[in-house]
Amino acid sequence: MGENSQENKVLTIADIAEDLGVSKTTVSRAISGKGRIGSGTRERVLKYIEEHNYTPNVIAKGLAQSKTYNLAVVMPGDYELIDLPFFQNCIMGIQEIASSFDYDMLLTVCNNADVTKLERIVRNRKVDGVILLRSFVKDVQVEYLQEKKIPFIVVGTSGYKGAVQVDNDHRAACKELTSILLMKRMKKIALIGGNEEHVVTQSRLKGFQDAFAELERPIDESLIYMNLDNAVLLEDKMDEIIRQEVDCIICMDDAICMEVLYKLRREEIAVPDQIRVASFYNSTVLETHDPSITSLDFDAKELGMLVCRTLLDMIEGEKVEEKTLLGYEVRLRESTK
Amino acid sequence: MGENSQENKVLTIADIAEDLGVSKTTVSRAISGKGRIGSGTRERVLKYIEEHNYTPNVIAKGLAQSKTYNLAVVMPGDYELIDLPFFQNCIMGIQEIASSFDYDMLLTVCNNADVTKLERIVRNRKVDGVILLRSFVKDVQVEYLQEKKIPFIVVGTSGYKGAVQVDNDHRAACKELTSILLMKRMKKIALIGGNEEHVVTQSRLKGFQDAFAELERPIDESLIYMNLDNAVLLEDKMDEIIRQEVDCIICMDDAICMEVLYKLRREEIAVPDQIRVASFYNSTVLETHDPSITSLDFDAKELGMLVCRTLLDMIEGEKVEEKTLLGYEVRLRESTK
DNA sequence: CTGAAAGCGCTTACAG
DNA sequence: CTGAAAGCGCTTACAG
Repeated sequence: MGENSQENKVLTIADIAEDLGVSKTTVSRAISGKGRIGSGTRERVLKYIEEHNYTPNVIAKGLAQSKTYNLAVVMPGDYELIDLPFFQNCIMGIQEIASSFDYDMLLTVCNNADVTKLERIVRNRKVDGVILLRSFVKDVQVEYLQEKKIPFIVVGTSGYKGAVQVDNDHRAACKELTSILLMKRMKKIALIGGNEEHVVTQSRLKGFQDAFAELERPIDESLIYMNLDNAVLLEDKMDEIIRQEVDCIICMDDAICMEVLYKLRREEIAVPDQIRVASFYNSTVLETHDPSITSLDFDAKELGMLVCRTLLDMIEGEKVEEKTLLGYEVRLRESTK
Repeated sequence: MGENSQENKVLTIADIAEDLGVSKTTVSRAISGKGRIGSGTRERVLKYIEEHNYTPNVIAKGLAQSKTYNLAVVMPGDYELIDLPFFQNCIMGIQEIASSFDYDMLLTVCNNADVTKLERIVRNRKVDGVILLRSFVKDVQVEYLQEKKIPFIVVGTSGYKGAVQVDNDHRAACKELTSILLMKRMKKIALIGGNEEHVVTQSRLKGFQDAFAELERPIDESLIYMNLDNAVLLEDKMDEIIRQEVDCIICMDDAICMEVLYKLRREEIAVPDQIRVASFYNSTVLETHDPSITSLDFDAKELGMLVCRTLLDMIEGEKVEEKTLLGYEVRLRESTK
């Protein structure tokens, strides 16, 4: 409370050095642990810091080291509502790892066509690396980052040579689920897919095809419907699918699956009695649905954690795997009984 | 391609000054527009910058100005899935304004009880201000930020003196919706509320009470149920509510509303024929539900934009309104026919 | 083991 | 109107 009290002044390394009668260099070394320093001196500095509640200015540190201790996370702007939990969980995973390494997460929402926001962040040197939450067949964000030589990582699978990727093993998962359904004696299986420009759509399709190939069953191409990520288009095609009297409908994602279920209810077609339904993705929505829906289960938070850890390794200049695949689980539920 | 080519070197203000034969001061002034400078000189500098694609290092600029050009957005960790779109839209609004002022958004997910993540960001001086996406009756985040004197703003209503708040006018909106239902001759209206610790829950309750008071109708306290943000508890109470043969159920948020609808369907109670249902919040889920559900509509993106603009004003040291309320719309749909 | 000094890339009084 | 110089708060060769 004294008039000359400096209790509100923010401590700097220089203040500490002065108070302790050592150089700033020494203080810096005590904190970072780098460089030789007497253990007695180190203790003294550390004790002082502890008592006075000093925390380094990360911005200044970053400037001196040409680092920012920030990561950019690019979230797609055109997500489906139902995909939000995936992104959210992934982000929670990223954040958990990032903050444990004293990194922060700068979030930006971008459409694939639009690199301007990403560009701003990169040009302003606000981040040390970038995480792309969605991958495109033609991906201008990847192209931009490769050109700028910024460390980055793609959540999902990317066709770009050299792009580091971490993904759930959609192909294997979709293959396994399809195989199970085939072995349950379903013969006419329709596949309803979303946006073909998303790499994940391609992977899921391949998994589906793999299952048929392995069991040496012919695929009826006329039962494969793509680009039905729009409710109106889907509605039309559903009439066609229903007319074909399929055993089972596999939906490539939960948004599509919800639409399909909605349509079937309106048409008073019973699941699973008249038709079976499964989804190549999983959200709690499907789990609590009545009947509960067979689907694939991926751990988005774990994915986020791995992604972040890998990116930090890259920033440190370590070599990392170009592609890592994570496991999955098949959840068989009432809809395919 | 020449061996001495510096095409990959990142330009600094010093390079420009040297090339142009002026001082760094002059270059800085040309860029910032601050301080007197000859218009000819300014033009030359600006032209050079344009041609050579120079962008300032925001980190260095920040260090010199003691600014970061970052905002922290604190998202609650215990959100309901159904609330995600609100947060997401709000974040989109924040981002849109922030980036137009060359600010970036640092996202962190925190529970109310846990200030450590927020603390890390503040101690590391990573941001110039903070946006809290949820408000609590007892709010340790607000307490921390007030103590540290960091500019911050609360999305929602806060009881803390001096905390700047931007909110939808939940109270007026809930009052209006309740009034409409009362005037539609509903007599026994049950109210099902969520977590009482959330300030928004209190506001909604007040709006409900306001409507009764204005029409001089007595409130039946036994029809007000709070803290039913848990599906199991809700299930129990729903049996009780159904037994009381109410006309109408108002749900305080969409998560609760979905559970209520689910329960009514299982019990084969028809909406709106046997019972009417309305929600004090709105998501697309309710809109596409069959029957469509009467609810309140708020514009989360607009809210985010206003919040961000206000925070930036505060950071600039401008005086701002302590509390701003945004409009709403009542969406009357089939469920209250 | 320790320190003086230069540097990271900007800004901003102060003096011409 | 313009510039030399100090400063923002750190780090890091280099020299003792």
